[in-house]
Amino acid sequence: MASTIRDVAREAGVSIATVSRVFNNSGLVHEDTRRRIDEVAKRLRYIPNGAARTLSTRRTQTIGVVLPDLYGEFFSEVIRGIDQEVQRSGWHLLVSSSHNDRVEIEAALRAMRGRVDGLIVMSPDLDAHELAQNLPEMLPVVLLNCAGDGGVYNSLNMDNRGGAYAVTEHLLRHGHRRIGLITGPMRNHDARERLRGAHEAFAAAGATAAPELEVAGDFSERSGHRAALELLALEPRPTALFAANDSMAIGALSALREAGVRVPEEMAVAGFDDIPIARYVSPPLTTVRVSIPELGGQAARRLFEAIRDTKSEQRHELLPTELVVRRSCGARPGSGEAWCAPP
Amino acid sequence: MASTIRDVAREAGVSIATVSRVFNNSGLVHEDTRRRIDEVAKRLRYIPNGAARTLSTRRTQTIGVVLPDLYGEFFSEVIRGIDQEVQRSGWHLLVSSSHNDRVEIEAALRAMRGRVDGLIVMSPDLDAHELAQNLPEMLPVVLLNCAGDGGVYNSLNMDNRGGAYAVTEHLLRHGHRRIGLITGPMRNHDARERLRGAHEAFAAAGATAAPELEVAGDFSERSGHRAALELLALEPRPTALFAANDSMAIGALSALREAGVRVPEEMAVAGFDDIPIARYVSPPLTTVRVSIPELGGQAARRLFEAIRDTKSEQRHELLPTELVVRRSCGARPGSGEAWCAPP
DNA sequence: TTGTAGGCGTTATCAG
DNA sequence: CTGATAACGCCTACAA
Repeated sequence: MASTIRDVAREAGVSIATVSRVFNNSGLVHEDTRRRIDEVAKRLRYIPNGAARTLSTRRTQTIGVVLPDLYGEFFSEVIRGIDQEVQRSGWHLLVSSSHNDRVEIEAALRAMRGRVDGLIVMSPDLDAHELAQNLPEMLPVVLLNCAGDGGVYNSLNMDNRGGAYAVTEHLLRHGHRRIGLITGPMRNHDARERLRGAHEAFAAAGATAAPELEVAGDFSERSGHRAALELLALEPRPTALFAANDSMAIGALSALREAGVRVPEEMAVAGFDDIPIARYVSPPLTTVRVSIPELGGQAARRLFEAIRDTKSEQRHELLPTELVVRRSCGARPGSGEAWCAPP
Repeated sequence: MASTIRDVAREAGVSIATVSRVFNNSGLVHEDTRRRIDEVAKRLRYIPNGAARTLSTRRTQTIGVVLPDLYGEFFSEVIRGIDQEVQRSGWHLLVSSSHNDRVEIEAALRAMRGRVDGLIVMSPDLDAHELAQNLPEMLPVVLLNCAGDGGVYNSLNMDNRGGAYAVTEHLLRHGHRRIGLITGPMRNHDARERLRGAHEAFAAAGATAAPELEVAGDFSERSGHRAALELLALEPRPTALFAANDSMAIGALSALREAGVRVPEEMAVAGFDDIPIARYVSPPLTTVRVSIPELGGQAARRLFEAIRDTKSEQRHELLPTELVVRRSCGARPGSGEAWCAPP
């Protein structure tokens, strides 16, 4: 049996109220008494019971994270960023992931009720408003990379449009006119925004998007592979490929290699995310960098603010991205406006 | 304010005890009363308060996971496996990750106290016994991929030795005698075991390990790149490279490409883990597959058993691995004894 | 089949 | 500075 506040009080010859004060640095306690209590507590290995504390204070010191079924390293890195902030504050992290549809997300949300002081929700396939009814009332929430601008909730998105715009503009500037787009699944918000960014770059350059040059993938290597073959069969063939994430770009690279198409001489290729492997494939991949841990960290910090100050205004923030030019797009890395990855 | 059991009781014209019975399917309740209570509860959106429940039952319905700072997708996939099992049982997952040393792990362990009914701990750099004193007493624990056999705790490891043995034997059988080993960090248990498996294969083939053919990496692409260059400079040069994980193998591939060394003609290459990209690099990577989600899932199932039956014997289990032959090692995929990945 | 009442371990409010 | 004591919301004998 773990010892309770009562054991400590008895052993130290004080009331439980005083022990409580010591453990919460609340109220004044005589230095001697404090020392005595500290000592007894250590000897008895006393640790306050979290449940009792929660029951009495209505605070859990825990934040909840609800995530969809994420592909690749995204999940790890988001959690890494969140966890770091959370630990720094001595809080805890309740995680629920791998939700594939709205029903599951809603169930997860319900399950979090009463167990967390705030929520980070990520559901790139769902509109924020659809979640509204199911979010526990009065609970601070940060929407991470959700569709919409977050509406009445705090929201944080990475700048998908800006990043896609930058890559596309880069390709256009280097003379490419027929650019094949390997898109993500259209129900996914990131995928839609990245496509939109590309379209805007086309428009700004006076070019127009050709529907036959857009092939949908699902963010997996395999789908990138397949899409590249499809685009390769077109007549005339595109001279550049922009995949909505690096995994698909890498799948495309492997397809091009098998087809004997040289990159970047015969076909420029670019991706999105700058996953670690991107610089180690052949040729190294031009892409858009976004710091996922930072995305998580910023979400956590925002949530803490919202918890601390419940009346604070909702905020909608955008995490900037960065074009990373490597060899796969044919431009000389380091040339022009683009940022160049260290070797 | 969320409604309490008392609100439901009043509204339904019964005592709180009866409402409690309904929500715990315990004791007999008249069908009519049950229906009435269910209905009222739904209308009031009543959800039992977890803290109160925990306080009175001493059960949290939560399992804790303590993980080190994991590289790449490993973390995601382990959690995916655990989370799936946990959700299936309607339990919760308290996560604490990114711990770099013993002090941090111990702090995390302490913080879990009283908040979880069981613990999955992963710390490939630490010996199980070192953790012993810091584990909350009497709490069911499963050690995941920890050094040692787990000792007095349940343990689950992937068959690192067996996998490494299989790759190495495969290379030896195809005529390679000078095999360069790119090892993981030696403080890491997986890394040590994989090296040991390779050594055992050497021994079984009557070959001996040459120290100059072993270069230490840290599981990152970059370190694999560097190690490959180092091995390439040897005279005579090795004819094959076995990296202790795929990331390093991919780094090595990029180094070989830059050096103009053809794979597999001039140098066979193999990795370990079978990460998704492994089959999309050039040439596709021969490696060892291990299902990480399954590793997590099995750990969770074992933990649930241990929680259900506190007196159950501690068990030490091994998750099998599987050799995946692709082009990078020069053997014809599908030939011989090896398992061949579908296209 | 249902109700009563004590207890789970803390915090917080009031008196002293 | 310190001590009683009433919540907090729920579970569970024990009674009825």
